[in-house]
Amino acid sequence: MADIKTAPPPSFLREAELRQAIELLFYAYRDFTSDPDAILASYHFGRAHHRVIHFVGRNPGMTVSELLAILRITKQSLARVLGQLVRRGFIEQRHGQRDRRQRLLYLTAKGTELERALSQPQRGRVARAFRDAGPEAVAGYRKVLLGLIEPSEREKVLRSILRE
Amino acid sequence: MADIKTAPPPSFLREAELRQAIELLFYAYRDFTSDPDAILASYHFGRAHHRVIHFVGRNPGMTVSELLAILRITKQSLARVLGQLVRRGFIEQRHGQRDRRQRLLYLTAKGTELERALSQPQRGRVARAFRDAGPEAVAGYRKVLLGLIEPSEREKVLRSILRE
DNA sequence: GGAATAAGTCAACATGGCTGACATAAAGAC
DNA sequence: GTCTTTATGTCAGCCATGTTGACTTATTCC
Repeated sequence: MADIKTAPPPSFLREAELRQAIELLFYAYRDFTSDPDAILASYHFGRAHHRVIHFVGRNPGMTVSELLAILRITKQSLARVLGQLVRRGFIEQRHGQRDRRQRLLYLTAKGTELERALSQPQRGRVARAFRDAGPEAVAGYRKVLLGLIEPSEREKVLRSILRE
Repeated sequence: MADIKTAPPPSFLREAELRQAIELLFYAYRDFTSDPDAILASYHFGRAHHRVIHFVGRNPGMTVSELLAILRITKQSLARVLGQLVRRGFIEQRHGQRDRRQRLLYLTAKGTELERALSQPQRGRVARAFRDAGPEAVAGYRKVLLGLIEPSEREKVLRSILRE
């Protein structure tokens, strides 16, 4: 306990660095999410529809409750976009066989096709960024983003993401 | 041109990795942006107000046009939140001296105080993630996020971010 | 058989985007 | 010195997407 002075934070934890990191996240997310807007607009869909299509595509057979937990919205909000997607034939609902109260969600062929079209420019953007940054930078990106996720959610997210 | 076969992409560019990167961005942004919600709600403000306060705080004396370009919204949308912030004394507008048509934007003392309160949990979250991930991961995070930004915007963003 | 759960639905409202039309003041062009 | 352009503000209405609250239906669990 000889040295009671608080050491200054290492440079990568200084306030300016943190602020820069925050702004980078804003700009990257802003540009990343705008990629599919033109396609969505041509279907008269919005970003909310895209999120639903994305997660149902990634988790075929997921329940409505699971989707709600991921999106962090109310079932009334979800009902609007999900209903449109079902009525227009992009998503199909089947009864669970274990639990017939559940409605398991699946993309139809049409839904899968739209999902591919929507994600294509985003995958391209990420691929370019990854290629330019190199594999070590990519590892760092993943590590930091995972650390930004609410700790209590981290396990669940990891399991969901890593499932092939 | 002996080998005409296309080589498989290196593992960090495979489709599954790209998808994981996309989902990480979604989850991290979701949790990151929810931090200041409780504070905002206590002022009857929303995330739109936070964005304005953040960027005016970061760029004192910026013009309305510059703010519009960063936020990518219309002036009518901005007018709603900006008007409230000005009327309630969080942001101050001064005439430009070079160009008196411009309204230069500044946080008031009250605005600065709110900005600190709003950003505090976010800075904490980023600081923890950075500390846990280490400086090399942080460098990678920055590299990749910068690469995700629209190339034509990258210079401008960098200049804006790095300005102290 | 009754309580709890998964999902759906209706209504009303808030936030924060949008377009279009128009006003004002100042700057810049000639 | 007028004319055009630019920076900003404002009104009106619409749309997308979030919220709360109340209620229903079907099914499962105890």
